[in-house]
Parts: sequence; C-alpha cells; structure tokens
Amino acid sequence: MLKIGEFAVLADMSIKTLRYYDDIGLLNPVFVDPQTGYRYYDYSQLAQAYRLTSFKGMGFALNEIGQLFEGKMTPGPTRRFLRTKREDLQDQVRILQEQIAYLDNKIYEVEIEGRMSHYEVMVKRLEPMKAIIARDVAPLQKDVGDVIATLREQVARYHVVPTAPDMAMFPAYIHPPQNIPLEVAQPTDSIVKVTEKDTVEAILIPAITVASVIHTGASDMSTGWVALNEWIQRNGYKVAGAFREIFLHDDTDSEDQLAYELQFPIEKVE
Amino acid sequence: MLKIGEFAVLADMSIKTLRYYDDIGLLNPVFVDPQTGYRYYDYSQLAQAYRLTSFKGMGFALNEIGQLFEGKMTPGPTRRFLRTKREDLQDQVRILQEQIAYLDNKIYEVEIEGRMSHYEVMVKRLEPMKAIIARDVAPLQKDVGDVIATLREQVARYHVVPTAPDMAMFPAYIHPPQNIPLEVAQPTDSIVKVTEKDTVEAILIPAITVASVIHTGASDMSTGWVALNEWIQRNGYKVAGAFREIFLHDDTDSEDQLAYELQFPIEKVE
DNA sequence: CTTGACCCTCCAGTTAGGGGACACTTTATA
DNA sequence: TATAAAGTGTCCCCTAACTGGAGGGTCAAG
Repeated sequence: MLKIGEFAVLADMSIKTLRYYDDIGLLNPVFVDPQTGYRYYDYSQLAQAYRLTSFKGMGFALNEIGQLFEGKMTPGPTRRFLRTKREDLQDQVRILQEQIAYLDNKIYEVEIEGRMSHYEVMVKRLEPMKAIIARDVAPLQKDVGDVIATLREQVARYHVVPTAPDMAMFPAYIHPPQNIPLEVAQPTDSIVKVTEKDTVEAILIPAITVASVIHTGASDMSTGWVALNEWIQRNGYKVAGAFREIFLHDDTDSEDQLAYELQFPIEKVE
Repeated sequence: MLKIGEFAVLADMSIKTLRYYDDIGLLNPVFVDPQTGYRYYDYSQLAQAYRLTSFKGMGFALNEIGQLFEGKMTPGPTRRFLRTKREDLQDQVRILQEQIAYLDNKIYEVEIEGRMSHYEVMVKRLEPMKAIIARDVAPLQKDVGDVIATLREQVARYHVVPTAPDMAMFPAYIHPPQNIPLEVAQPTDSIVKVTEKDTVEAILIPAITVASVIHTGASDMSTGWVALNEWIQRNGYKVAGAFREIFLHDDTDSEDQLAYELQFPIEKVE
C-alpha cells in the first residue's frame, strides 16, 4: 500500500491531481483510513493511472475517460467514440490552421505596410432572407449615387418592418462603366402586394458567404473596398457575385455616426 | 445611440458577451444611464466590435486583445507579439497531431484486434540520474533470470537511499543468445566509495526518451514487450539502446501486487 | 393602464486542477 | 520518549470566457 505522495511519484501525477481524480470518482484509492482520511493506493492501480494519462494524451476529457473505463463499452460503440474524437481533433486542427492564415495576414500587414490596417476583414455566412427590391440602371459612373438614392426612396415608401438595414447591390465591375444595373434591397418579413406597375419586387435573397469590412465615419469608403480586395487576393478567394453596401446607419447629421458594411461574395479558388 | 440588444444584433455578439466586455473594460458603451444602468452604444463602436471578433478569430485571448488595442503598441513589439502567437498556434497544431497519431493507434487496436490492448504505451523523457550499477554476463538465455537476481542482491547490499526503484538493463537482442551482458542499476544520490575489488560502479545514467508500459500481476511479461514493439513499429520509431525492466514492486507475497515497468529507448525514424 | 419585451444585477456553473491556510498524522532524529 | 520536520487532510478561492437563471426594474405599444 502506497501513500498518496509515493503513488504520485510512481504515476507521475501531482498529489492534487490524484485527490481530484478521487473526488470525481475516476481513480479511487483502494483504502481510505476512516480515522485520518489518508488515502492508500495499490501497485495494481498504477496501470490504471497510466491508462488515464494515456487517454488524456489523446485529448479525451476526464468524463469521457470515465465513460470509456467504467462503462464496459462494447467494441462497436467504443470504435464510434474514438472516431468521433478523431474528427473533433481534426476540426480543431482545421480551426487552428484558419487562425494561422488570418494571423499571417495581420503579420503581412504589419511587416509590409508598417502598421495594422484600419479595416478588419471578416468572413461570414449569410442566411437567406426575404426582401423587397428595386432596380434601375445608371447610364454613367457618376450617376450611381443618385440612382441608389432614388431607389432607396422608392423602397422606403413601402414602410415595411425591416429585419435588417437596407443595402445596395452592385454588379461586378463593368468596362467601360456605362449602363450599370443597380439594386436596392430592404430585408423584411412583411408581405407586400406587388402590382404590375410597381417598380418594386419581393424576392428571396439566397444564402452566400461574404468577406466584409465595417466603415465608420464620413471619409472615403473606397479604401475599404481596396482593403477588402487585397485581402481576398491574399487569402486564395475570388469574388463571386454582386457586391453589397449595407446602410447600417446614415440617418444622422453627425458624420462620425455614419456606418456602412461593405461585402464581397466570395468563393475559395481551387 | 443603440440599446444593447440592437447593438448585439449588429455586432453579431450576445448581450451577455457585451456586458462581459463592458465589465472587463474591453468595449465600454459610450453612455450608461445612471438612473437605470441601461447601456447605450454608438454606431462608431461597431468597427471596434468587429476588430474584437477578428482578433478572437486569430486565437488571441481577450487580455491580449486588450493590450493590442489600448497599449498603443509600436509596430516592433506588435510584430513580435503576432509572431509569438503564431508559434503558439503552430505548437497547438503539433500537439493535436500527436494526439491524433496516438488515437489512430487506439483505433487500429480496436478495429484490427477487436479490443483495446491491455497495455498503454507512454512516451517519456527521462532525466539523467546518478546510480550504482553491477554488471555480469549470462552464458545462456536461461541464466538471465538468475544473473539478474544475483546482481540485484549485490547492489542491495550497499543500502543506499534510492531515488527510484532499481532496474535491469538488457542489451538489444543478441543472436545467438549467448554471453548476454546484463546490468542492474539502483538510482541514488548517495555517495558510494568504490574500491578496486568492488563489483559495483557509480555512474550517471544519461537522459533518454523511452516508450514504456506498466505490467502488473504475475502473468507473463513478454506480451508487454510484444505490445511495446508493435507500437514502436506502428508509430515510426526505432529501438535505440538497451531496454530496461524497472522493479516497481516485487517485494511481496501477493502476486497481484507485482508491478514492473518495461522501457525501450526510442528514436524517431527519419 | 397594462402587457410583454427588454434590460439590470447578482449568483452559480463550466475544466482540470493550482495555490494557500490551517489542522492533524507520520516519521525521523535527538 | 519528546520534538521537529515532512506528509496529508479539508476547505476556499482562482483560472477564461462566457451561459443560464432568478428576481426585479424599464420601455414602448395598444
């Protein structure tokens, strides 16, 4: 019979750890002196202690190890259990590698540009959403702003209950920049009666994955588009569809309260 | 000004998370109503919220993000900081991949052999240790047990203070198994006077990496050696030196209290 | 004025133990 | 045999980044 300190040395665990495993019932001493409370272990428990350490080294949580040991699992469920854990570990690796990729971007920014970009690019998956939408065509590049403004007014006239801020959608670049088709969408779950002569349609915006940046304040938004583009190039994506400008907040007199989100639909380049 | 719920939707965070970030000073609302305690956020804080999410997505802890944001770090330290984090992430990947490798072994066992091995193989790094050691040669395989026993008695006669259990060391297999050199070592920090005619030497056992299993009970130990060997083959290691049998506990009458540790020094195969 | 949605604070729980305080037990030494 | 040192016991607090819930106050619409 070994005292806890001796057993701890042999099993290569701390005394605290052994007491903890006793508490949670994972590795109980063979005998506890009822007078003193001293824990006594057995040489035959060493193998169990090593099994424990081994399964911890495979990334199992203690309660999982408990199930594996005491549950008298048959080989079938055991196999499934191990395979599930393997997938978990693979997922963690994948997540870490994505983190490294994003981090490499930051490092690149700091090393090459000498500072961190003002913009943070985020990738997100957008769920499909119902919306009402208005379309028009801008004859020339310089008309885009006015056309968008007009379309937003058209859409606003319906006074639907918004489920998200309204947005403008631009097709991929057109050369020369003439006759540019434009859309303004207002996400809503309201049901809108659309008549023949209406300039507005009810549609379902499909799910997509986008890279996005937030732009706040009155300064030129084009730097945001540029940053987004660079990021997409650097990270092995390509633009896949019409880009979007979301009017998070422009109903204000205070310029520093302006807020827009710029989005590029993206796809992984093979 | 946005109430916390509205801001939470825009920033894609939970209300709880925002309150937590307020508590730890990472993202404070621009205004808190002193009467009601209501938190009010600003559109201009959206960019900050997104930056936060972005850095979390690179694997930074919240206190690290706090330092990065408020510390007004110059590019030099920032760069070092990012690079250190990158190494951390790489280390985590390496650890996970080791876990996956060990797990694949378990899966292999269950799938091929239909059950989990009785033995758990552990890799450990042994630090150098001082010891006294006795040597002899067994003429034939069948003499090994007796020679080891005699050597153990020789060593035991010195009554040194042990720092670890005593062990037998066997050279790699010899064919034909004749004239097998054997050693028994007792780790100790005691200083032993060694005279010319002594059969015992004081040495320093160098540090090595070993694969080991624990064997308990009276049954045949050779299955343990076999399991260890198979594991070493499967995991891209090779045996690198004399193998060891550590007498964790054999001073007993009760057979199920017997305990040995079997160790192979190993090296990665290139 | 009421109702329901929204917001507040405080508390507890999550993992796998580590650190420390304080009391008791065992072991070694004098 | 007395004492001191080392070992062990329980108990409580701490970690990171929140989540869930209880209990109570606030806000906007009908």
